[in-house]
Amino acid sequence: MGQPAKSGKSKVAPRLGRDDWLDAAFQAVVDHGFDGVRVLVLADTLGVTRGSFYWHFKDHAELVQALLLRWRDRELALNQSIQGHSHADPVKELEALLEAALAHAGEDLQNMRFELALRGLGRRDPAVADMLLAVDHMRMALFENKFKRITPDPKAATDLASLFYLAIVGSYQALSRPQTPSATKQYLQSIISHYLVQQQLQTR
Amino acid sequence: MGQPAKSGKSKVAPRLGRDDWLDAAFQAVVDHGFDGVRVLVLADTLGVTRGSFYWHFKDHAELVQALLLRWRDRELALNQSIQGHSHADPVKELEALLEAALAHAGEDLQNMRFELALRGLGRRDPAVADMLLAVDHMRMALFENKFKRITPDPKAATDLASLFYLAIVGSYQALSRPQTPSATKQYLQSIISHYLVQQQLQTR
DNA sequence: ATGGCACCATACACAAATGTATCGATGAAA
DNA sequence: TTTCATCGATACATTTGTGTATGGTGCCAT
Repeated sequence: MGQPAKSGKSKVAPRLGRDDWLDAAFQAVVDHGFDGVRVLVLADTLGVTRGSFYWHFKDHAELVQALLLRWRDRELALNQSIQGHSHADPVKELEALLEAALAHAGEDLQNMRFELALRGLGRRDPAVADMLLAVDHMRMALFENKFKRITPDPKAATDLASLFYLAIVGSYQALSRPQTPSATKQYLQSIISHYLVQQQLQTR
Repeated sequence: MGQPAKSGKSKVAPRLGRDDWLDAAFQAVVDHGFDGVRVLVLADTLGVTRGSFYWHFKDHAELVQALLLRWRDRELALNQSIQGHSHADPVKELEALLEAALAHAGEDLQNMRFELALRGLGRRDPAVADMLLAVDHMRMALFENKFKRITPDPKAATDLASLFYLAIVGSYQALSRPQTPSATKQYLQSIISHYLVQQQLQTR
């Protein structure tokens, strides 16, 4: 952690650090999946040769490992910060959560594409699968907490949380072209409204 | 299926056909994704050399293309056959559709894993993306038709169909370990019941 | 039996990717 | 200025994969 100064984007000083390689690897995953993370290609896009890479990393495997850990840590931090935001209106909270979950994939599609590639990797690598499982449970607990505050039925809250979270994950995948994240958000909110109206009718 | 399994090490003349290579390629996709479809490896598992492959196929690309078309055709046929099943009770129909959609992934996980790998490919290949888009719309129309028969609100039907279909696709991805397809089916049905009860309360 | 065809093996050329070893350049501290 | 750790280039060895050209073998009909 002692890299003193890595100058920005000046052409005269390409002098790279470990994070530069990780960023390039991230972009490669976004564009071509984990199988597209080639040391040669990364070196080319960074404007150096592989001699640099094998100074910063022992292995190709070490690069991937570091990339995975960085993703997990950031995801954990994001979750922590979201748990902090707690307002009065539980419905507003839920909508804000939806907003965040879809914007996370909406504005820059990078994160969305990375996560999908990651899930692809998780299907072959049990360690990655475990990591994803933990993150999934963490995020779903967030949904469940919100739903528990807008419905008295605890089982309904769990089911709805599962349904919504899986639908969001599914929306990353299917119907990619016309089904923009904002459109997805609209009908998820529509479902909530619908549900809430009926909820009121029932408890009346 | 077509040719019976000559798996393993049957010493008798293997004598392969085009479908045998396609089956092996399918399995390779299931196990290692589309990037894992290597002619050398397939030849090895089939007990022959690549000389065989380049007799049946012009190219590595032709193999993949044929695999894609076979999947699409089977998917179309499956859809046709499901549209035939039309009983009296619309709720039973919907539950049967859920059953089919999840069993398609449940009993043999093969199809599920293949489809996920296919969606991974679709993110890099526009032609594959188009194919998936068509299949998605086809399947979602099925859901929409069912929902239109159990609710008077057409917009709610569309939204619910989207939600359910995306949740199913999402369930292919996330929570893979404890979240078995049957568990997913259970809470999807639970949501339907919940919804129907409230529907009755509302229209009363 | 004997062509001929369908199917497969063998051998070769080539390309892409990893990893290792070694040397060169560069900047900052002594 | 000299020294030295840091960072990168170059060259080499090895593996894995594609594609092509050509030869070999069993089976079926004439």
